[in-house]
Amino acid sequence: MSNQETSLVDFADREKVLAISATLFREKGFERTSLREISKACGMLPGSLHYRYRAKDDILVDMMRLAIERIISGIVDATVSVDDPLEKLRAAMRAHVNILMSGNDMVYVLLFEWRSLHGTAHTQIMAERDRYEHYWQTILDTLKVKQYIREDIDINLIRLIGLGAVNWVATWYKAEGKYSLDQIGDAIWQMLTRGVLADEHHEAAKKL
Amino acid sequence: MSNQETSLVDFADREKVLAISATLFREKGFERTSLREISKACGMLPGSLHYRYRAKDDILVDMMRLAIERIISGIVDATVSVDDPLEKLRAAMRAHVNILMSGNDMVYVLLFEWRSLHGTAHTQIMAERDRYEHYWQTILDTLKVKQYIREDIDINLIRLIGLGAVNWVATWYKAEGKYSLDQIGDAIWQMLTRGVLADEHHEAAKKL
DNA sequence: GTCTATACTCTGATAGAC
DNA sequence: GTCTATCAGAGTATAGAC
Repeated sequence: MSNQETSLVDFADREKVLAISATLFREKGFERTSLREISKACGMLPGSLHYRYRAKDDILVDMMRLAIERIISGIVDATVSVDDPLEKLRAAMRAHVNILMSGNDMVYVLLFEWRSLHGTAHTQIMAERDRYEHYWQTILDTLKVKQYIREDIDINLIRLIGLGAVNWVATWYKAEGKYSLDQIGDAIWQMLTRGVLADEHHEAAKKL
Repeated sequence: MSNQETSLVDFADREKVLAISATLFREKGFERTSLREISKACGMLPGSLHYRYRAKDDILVDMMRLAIERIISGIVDATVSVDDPLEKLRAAMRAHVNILMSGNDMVYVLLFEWRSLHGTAHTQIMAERDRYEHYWQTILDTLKVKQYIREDIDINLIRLIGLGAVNWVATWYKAEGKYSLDQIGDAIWQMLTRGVLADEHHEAAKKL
């Protein structure tokens, strides 16, 4: 465990190593994946892997750093050109679900394996995760300011609840299932915004 | 690893051992908790712990069995005497959040440590988790049948999304935070049912 | 930069005296 | 039922030849 103030990692096949490790971490979990497995899957020997990362923890930290970059730029790309605030939120949800579930195991690891981080690495990564959540907050802020959202609603709670619904998708989504990722993103968006009640009960519920 | 068809476990201090183990698993994760730690925390030596559970996995499996019993009976207790279907859903959400976050680490372990299960134990526990989700499904079914829920909504998705929001609370809830567990449960319930849009936008959103 | 070989620690699991 | 003592193996990490 060498939690030195981890500086930037730089070597030729960094992304390849991280991508392969991420797949293993996702399938088996960080603790249940050995360095021998990782190096074997990368086509190198443990010594060579050690040349890149002095400690196993460092792989995880570097992976999470990259994952945060990826998810942030993914969401920004998907939303930056959308003007309507409600559609912007929808685009963000779709993008988040898609990035989490298809193509990028690092993001999954970021969201589900943070308990494996020790010491300073933990606080550092958590701070970067906050940076991501902050972007969501700006989207929701706009909705609030433009009075799309009811006065009595705390948008911090919306963010936490919305991200919960969205992240949990990773525990139940099946590629061969009934719904596409976009459909799932839309469903969460719809529920969050419109709710699920039929009109007459929606009116009645306001009085509760 | 002795994943024999694990039969009922029975010894005097079973619950004490499981409760202590659950706290450790919650704090550090299953893999990062050693049998030596567990036995020490239980005030016994590794040999004595081994007398109760032949393998580490067996502790986890037995814990999850008990956790499922607890969460099911907790939700049933909280909802069985509530007649109004919407209030029943609200009571269930409150109960789930409360059980998950206060007093029962086993339930947390059940929800977040299932990836540590191997082989037949995995499928068995998953089957029992389905039993729990099925109870939610009956609550939602009633809402649908009584036409509280719009025709175009799939209640399977509601269940998955709702449970996601509720379970994810475990990753961000702080006891000293702004909201009580009941308030959080209510907020999720409200969002799921009513949505968060202001009235004029709610009307407009129907056309999307 | 990459490999071989290995050091050292800790793990889960066990055997057997009491 | 509980303890002591120990096993075999896996884990991370390292040293040093090439």
